[in-house]
Amino acid sequence: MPESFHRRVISIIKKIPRGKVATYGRIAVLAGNPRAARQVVRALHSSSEKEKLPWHRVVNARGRISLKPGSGYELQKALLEKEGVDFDETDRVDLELFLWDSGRSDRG
DNA sequence: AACCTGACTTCGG
DNA sequence: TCCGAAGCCAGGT
Repeated sequence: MPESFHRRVISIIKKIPRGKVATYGRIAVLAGNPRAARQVVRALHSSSEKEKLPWHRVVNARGRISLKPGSGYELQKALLEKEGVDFDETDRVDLELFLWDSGRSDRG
């Protein structure tokens, strides 16, 4: 039997390389449920701290941080910038540049 | 079980 | 691009 969706999400997020980001929807797809973007959020709340997940590398489909200012927004942005992820003048990330291309090797 | 909520996504204007 | 509405699934009350 396959692992639970939740476990899949945890495993996938832990694989996001430094300096890259992934979207909730992307993670949901990789975990096997394209409609479960919201469940990805639950997984984060459930294990972001205990599993030491790179939660800050997860942004929404528009390449923006979904957290609210004062509620983790600035923290996430700061963590990403420290990894080399650049933000737009409107605090957006260029997904064509920083979206985690799962399946692609670092060589090439 | 019903209702509400959530770090979402897609569609139409 | 921004806004509002609908769709989606699961957990807490």
